[in-house]
Amino acid sequence: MRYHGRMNLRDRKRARVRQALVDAATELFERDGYERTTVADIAAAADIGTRTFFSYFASKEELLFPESDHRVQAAVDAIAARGPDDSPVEVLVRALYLTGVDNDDLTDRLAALRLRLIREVPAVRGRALQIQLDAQQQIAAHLAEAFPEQLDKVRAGALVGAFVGAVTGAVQVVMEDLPEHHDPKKLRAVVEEATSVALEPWMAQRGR
Amino acid sequence: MRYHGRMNLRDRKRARVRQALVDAATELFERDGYERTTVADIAAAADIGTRTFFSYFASKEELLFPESDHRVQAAVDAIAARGPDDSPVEVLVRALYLTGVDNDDLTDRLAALRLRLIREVPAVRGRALQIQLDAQQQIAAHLAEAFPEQLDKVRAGALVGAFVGAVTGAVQVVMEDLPEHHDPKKLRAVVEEATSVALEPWMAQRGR
DNA sequence: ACGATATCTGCATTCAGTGCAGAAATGCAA
DNA sequence: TTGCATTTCTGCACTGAATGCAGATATCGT
Repeated sequence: MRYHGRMNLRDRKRARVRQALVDAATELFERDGYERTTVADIAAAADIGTRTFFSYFASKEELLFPESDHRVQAAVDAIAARGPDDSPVEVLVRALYLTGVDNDDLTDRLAALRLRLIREVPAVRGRALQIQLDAQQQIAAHLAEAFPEQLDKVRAGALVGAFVGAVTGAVQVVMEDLPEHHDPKKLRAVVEEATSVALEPWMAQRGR
Repeated sequence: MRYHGRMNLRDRKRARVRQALVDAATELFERDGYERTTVADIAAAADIGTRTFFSYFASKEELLFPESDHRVQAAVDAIAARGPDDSPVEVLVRALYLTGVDNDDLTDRLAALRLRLIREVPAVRGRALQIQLDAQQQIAAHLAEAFPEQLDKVRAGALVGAFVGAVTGAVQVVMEDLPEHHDPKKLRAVVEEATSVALEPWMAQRGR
């Protein structure tokens, strides 16, 4: 899962410290809560200077989204790997399903924590939404490029926005009257159910 | 446009100060930029203590969204005022078109400033997205309530999310291309295109 | 081993935001 | 109007995120 393979000592060290920061933060956020954990605490737990923290992550929130580029890249790859007869909608569905949109691998600890903090901490939610919008834009750009005759840039933006918006809107609803359920299996099932409901109107059209 | 009509002296004064804060901030943000304007500057310009600022607005960003409740309320009212034969989609379109979604009255100064800062300042964008998501949830809840047989809560969330997401996504695209050119006609056309992209799949379901 | 270069770290600083307690203003009743 | 209760304002002290800077440290390539 991690690629410390062939790099500089420098880069390997850096990756190790980075991971240590994420781990430490996960631990501390779970134990003491997001707000009551300071950047200084996290840095100390990973045994680096407080100042140095900010050369790894631009802000405290960033710590919760360590591989956001990675996911976008996966979606972009999925678009690039389209078949000759695929419609934009089909490709988009596949790209977003594979990469999870915002229904993550709910199995791992950080993802679960992140999901909880997105609900509870405004600053985290704000950052998550920014990242989402950013990802949308990139995906839309690639989709438009992949289907030049069928989509201009504006329509691509609208289409991707509609998809992601629908899923987000539906998931939001099922999440809010779901208590503190930390059962990841159940959560995942609920999210997937909401996703398929959200995308249902498009699925009917597959033939067009 | 403003209701300083019949109130306590206390409340009138409070409203006046609040407005003074918004005005002062608008002025200062335009002149010096958002980041380089401190809360202390704004408070001083409105002639109140720095500490007091935070009893009017919970944060510096909040200053840029003074009537966000108002807009949601308008949408909710529009839903309540539905006709007997309206479909959910029709009502939603009317509710959001009337109230502007996020294609504001580009006429007034604060709205224009806000739009610019949403693009330029991450913190502001984050807050804007939060407010938007919040509004979506409320509208979806009311829509589901207004059409109990045709929409469950999850589907309502998806529908509203698709609509708002599409418009946001499309507008985003045109905004990044044309730097400052806020041609209202063009924008209107984009919004309509996004609307049709987002809602077309839902139209088939009208009968259901 | 050595110099060039990148990274780390402490220090000082700015600024947003909060809690508190006393001062000031307002509302209300007589 | 006066007096009293309640709300609001304000300064003060404090926390914590984030940034700039400059000197110490570590790594790289040779």
